[in-house]
Amino acid sequence: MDTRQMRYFVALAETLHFGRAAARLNMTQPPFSRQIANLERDLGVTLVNRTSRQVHLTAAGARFLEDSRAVLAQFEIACRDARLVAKGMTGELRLGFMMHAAHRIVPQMVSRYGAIRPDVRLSLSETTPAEIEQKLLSRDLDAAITFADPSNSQIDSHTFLQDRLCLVMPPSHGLAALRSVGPEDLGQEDLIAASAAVAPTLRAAITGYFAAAGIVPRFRFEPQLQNTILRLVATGLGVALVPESICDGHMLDLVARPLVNAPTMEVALKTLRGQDNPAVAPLIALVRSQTP
Amino acid sequence: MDTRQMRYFVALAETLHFGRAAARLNMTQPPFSRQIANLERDLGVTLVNRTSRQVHLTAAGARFLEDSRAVLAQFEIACRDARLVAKGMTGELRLGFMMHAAHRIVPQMVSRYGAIRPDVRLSLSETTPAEIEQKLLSRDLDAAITFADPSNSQIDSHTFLQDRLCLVMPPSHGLAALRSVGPEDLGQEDLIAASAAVAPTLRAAITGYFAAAGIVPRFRFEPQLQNTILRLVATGLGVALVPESICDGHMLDLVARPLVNAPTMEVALKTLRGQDNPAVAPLIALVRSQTP
DNA sequence: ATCCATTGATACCTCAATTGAATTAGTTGG
DNA sequence: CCAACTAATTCAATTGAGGTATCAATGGAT
Repeated sequence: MDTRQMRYFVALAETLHFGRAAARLNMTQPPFSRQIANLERDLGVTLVNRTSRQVHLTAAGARFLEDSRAVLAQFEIACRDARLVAKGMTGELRLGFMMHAAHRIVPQMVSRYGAIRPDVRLSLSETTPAEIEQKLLSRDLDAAITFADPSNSQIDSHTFLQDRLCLVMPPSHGLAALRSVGPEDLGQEDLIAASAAVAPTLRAAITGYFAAAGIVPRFRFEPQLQNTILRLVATGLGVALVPESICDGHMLDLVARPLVNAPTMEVALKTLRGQDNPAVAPLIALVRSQTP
Repeated sequence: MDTRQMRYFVALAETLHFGRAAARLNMTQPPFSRQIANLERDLGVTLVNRTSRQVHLTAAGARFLEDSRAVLAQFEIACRDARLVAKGMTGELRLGFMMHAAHRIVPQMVSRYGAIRPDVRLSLSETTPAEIEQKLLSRDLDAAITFADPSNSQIDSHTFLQDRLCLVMPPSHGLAALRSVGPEDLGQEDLIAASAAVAPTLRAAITGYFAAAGIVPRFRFEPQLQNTILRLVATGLGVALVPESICDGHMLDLVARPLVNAPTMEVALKTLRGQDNPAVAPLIALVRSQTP
């Protein structure tokens, strides 16, 4: 039993005439009659009552006609959607990103991507840099925004932003009076930063910055999420070195100051090499076009 | 392209292994591989990426899997429902009836039928006796309740009620004082009755009742619907001879009186001979069981 | 009542599509 | 480099879908 027999039956129900229904399907009447008979046999149900003069649907036939039309329509939709997804015109793109990107990078990217692929649903998932690689490899993500650290050779990386680190602190903090800050100003400060396990590249950049100046930094708290860091700083529990891109917009209870010889973090869009979601290509093209 | 290939594809997507998917379908791997290839060719879309080591779905494949499951489920539902309708356990029964039956007969019948066939939707349509026969013949109705007048030989009739005529009038009417009323009491009254075109049998019974007593009745208004007749009587525009079954319940502004030698109307359930809606049989059994 | 036209069913044939068995080709891991 | 595993390919056999010719039943016309 198959959709072909459903198509035959719909033709018969619409013409109520075996000969004309067969003609509409570009076939002759005998095999057409046999297919209808097979359908009825498989269902175990009489769908049409036929005399040699007239054909009419039984109650079961009328119901089956409605249902068949629905099934056939859904069948067509399934085929059409598969083609659209293959062309990347619809479907889903699972984009992961570290929290640093949530402030400015992701909103901007989502807005631009939505303009060129309005029918692709963007599934956004915040995650830590450490998790991103494994989720790309396990195909749980189609693409991800993270720091451009060297990664698995199976992963393509497209750097598109140089993000300088800056210092954030509460407005009342003594260092807020300075125009810019160097590592030597921070030797006595409580620092708040994500642990190396969560954001290895960022952590390495921070420790490297201090090490170059011969300063031993004092790390006080190690939250996982960037947002928590900002909240702790605002509460006066310490200061933090964060990428400039998150200092955008209204940070009412925080001030940022540039660092002398500020280390820069490269931000990249990463994808699994050989990934086959056609919705990804335009996203790569997008970041390529804005590469510094 | 057919549901068979969809079934194959779903098996492949669930096992991600050509050999095991084929085995699950009780077939060997080569023809199975070819069917998947055919499906992809017909769709023009790559659904799975295969290396000799692993198989995984493309984005289009993932979408097509979801859609295919939906299509196949709906397909099964269509088949199941056709079988259920054929057994009369579900579906629709289009029951027509004259307005006289709306007061007591139809509510009672609907309630009893609903108890034995809860999943059959009853489509109820009020109509005039004159229309009922043609709607049965044109298969616009599965069954109908009307007077048991002789009808087309294609129509089966099951009489199940003897409905005596009685007189209705406003409470203030002079005849309301009588225990029972004869034709001779009504010679000077304004009568309200449906025309012969609308309800021939009832009209014939009324005129016959007067003719037998040598009285020439005075028909004043001829509405189509029974309800209108009662409303006109209540307003004091005349009196009417109506079947007893409509005098049930609360007729606040009307009184009914028996007629001497009251004519009786036979009420019947009619169906088209050879009609094939299995939901009808239990309805016929129902009225059979309450035949006087 | 008889004949004829119409319509769906049946018998038989042909051919294409599907299947299965055997084999090949390409990867991966040791 | 070999062994294993897996999907693709080849080819013969079978299934089944469609076509032609024909039959049987029904309803209308004469």
